[in-house]
Amino acid sequence: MKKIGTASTMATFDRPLVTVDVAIFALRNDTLTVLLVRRLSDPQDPFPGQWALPGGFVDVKQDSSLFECAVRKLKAKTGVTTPYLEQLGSWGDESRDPRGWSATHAYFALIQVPEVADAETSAPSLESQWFPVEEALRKRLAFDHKQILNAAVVRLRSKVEYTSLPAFLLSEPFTLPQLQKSYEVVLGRAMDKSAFRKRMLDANFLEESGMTDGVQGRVAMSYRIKDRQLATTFPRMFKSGE
Amino acid sequence: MKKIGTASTMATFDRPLVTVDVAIFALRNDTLTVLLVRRLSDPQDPFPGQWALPGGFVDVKQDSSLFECAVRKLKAKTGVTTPYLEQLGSWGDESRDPRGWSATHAYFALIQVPEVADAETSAPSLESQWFPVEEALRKRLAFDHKQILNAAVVRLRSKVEYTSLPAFLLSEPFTLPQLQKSYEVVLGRAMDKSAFRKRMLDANFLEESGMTDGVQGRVAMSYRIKDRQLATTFPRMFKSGE
DNA sequence: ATAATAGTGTCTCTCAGACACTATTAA
DNA sequence: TTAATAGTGTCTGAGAGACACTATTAT
Repeated sequence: MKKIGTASTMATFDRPLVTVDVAIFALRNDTLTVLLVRRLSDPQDPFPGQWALPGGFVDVKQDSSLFECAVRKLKAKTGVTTPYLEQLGSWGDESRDPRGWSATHAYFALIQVPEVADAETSAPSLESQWFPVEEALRKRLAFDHKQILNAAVVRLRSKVEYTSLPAFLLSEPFTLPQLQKSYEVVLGRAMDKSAFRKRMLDANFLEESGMTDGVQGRVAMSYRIKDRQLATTFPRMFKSGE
Repeated sequence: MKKIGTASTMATFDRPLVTVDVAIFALRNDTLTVLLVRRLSDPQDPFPGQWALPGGFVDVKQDSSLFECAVRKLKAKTGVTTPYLEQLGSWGDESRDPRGWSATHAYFALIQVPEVADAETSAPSLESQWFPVEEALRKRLAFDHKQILNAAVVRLRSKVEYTSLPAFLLSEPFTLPQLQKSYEVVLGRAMDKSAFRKRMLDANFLEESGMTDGVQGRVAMSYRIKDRQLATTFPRMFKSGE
């Protein structure tokens, strides 16, 4: 029987590096985009100058928990403080970081950003930039971030089939046509309007929020999410099979 | 802009403790049970003598990855080497371990154990023992293991509503009535035989494996899981709503 | 009136659940 | 023959998808 918790196994030089990374998604110009940051070009750092998911070391002085650490990193990059933030999983092994055995706790966040007409003005800074997810997945990313980003996209698309997640990508209030568009953008396929509306209204997670002043065409009812703390699960998936 | 990866943030004394814990489930006497281990009674250790989930520090010398670490801990406690093993999530904060900031990577495993008639002979050792999940959840557990165990049970019960997970709790080959019993035990409710059989066979994740020699009553067709690497997802949940 | 957008009604198909029915085995 | 267990058939209802339809707005 192996003894655990002894002084030797607790030695600090045995401890893995611990990081938190966040895949932050937003809709921009009817496209699902993810925020990437450029790593420092200092050749002392691993993967200098490469694109990576926002993240970094857990600061045991500053972060009271992993979740708070993820919130801090999200806020630092986007200013957003009340996002949809879900734990994605952890990746840890001896080779993912050249500095040594490391484990990262990955989260994914859904936020709302204002639409922009000009793609050039859309970069929050020189070091961080929004990319369409398909484009981001084609890039070479630092560490195992391509794998993590891919897992985030798979998880997001999979949950979109049976949850209300795309609602968190919209600023409130929003209309049902806008919500449908959000689903269609994330899933990359068109959906039937009638079935979509029945499903959303029957799920009863929205509350009415007055009429929009239509820019063109008929004015629409607008809605807010009743409980922003949790995503609603539908009784069936959109497409059966898988 | 905070610089990451500098010598100061990499200092080993800043690193959290890193552990892996595994909630190991098995069916025993028509009950869903979970394996708990008793912590050392050495008062130097945290939570001496209390029940806990099997787990412990990641050994950077021995474990090439978090997953391998979980496999190692599972094998050490049960001898099982090819289980269903899924990452559950991570829990990390400044207060869960009295020794300091710590983060644990939790997994849950579904294994098959031989049925035993006498509950007393069922303890693998003095330090580890199978408990019905409801009983385990009523215990006082070390660290935040009650929270983790609860998350594991919630996740398991939730996934059972739309996946083939309970098949991994049975030794192969098994019959459809046995599989139905497995679902009923995990979910704690009876299911309709006809609907159940249609669902399982339509999902096409089982292959026939000859007839059982019935102890009593009609002999039954027995089945094996086609691909033990992955759980099948059904197009609908068992009960709609949630 | 027309274009554009919002929203509804109707039909069909699939599948879960209820439940009564038949089939095969041992004693 | 009876008890016990395995397995099937039939009906109903909920909800997804297809698609044609109506409703409301600006120009």
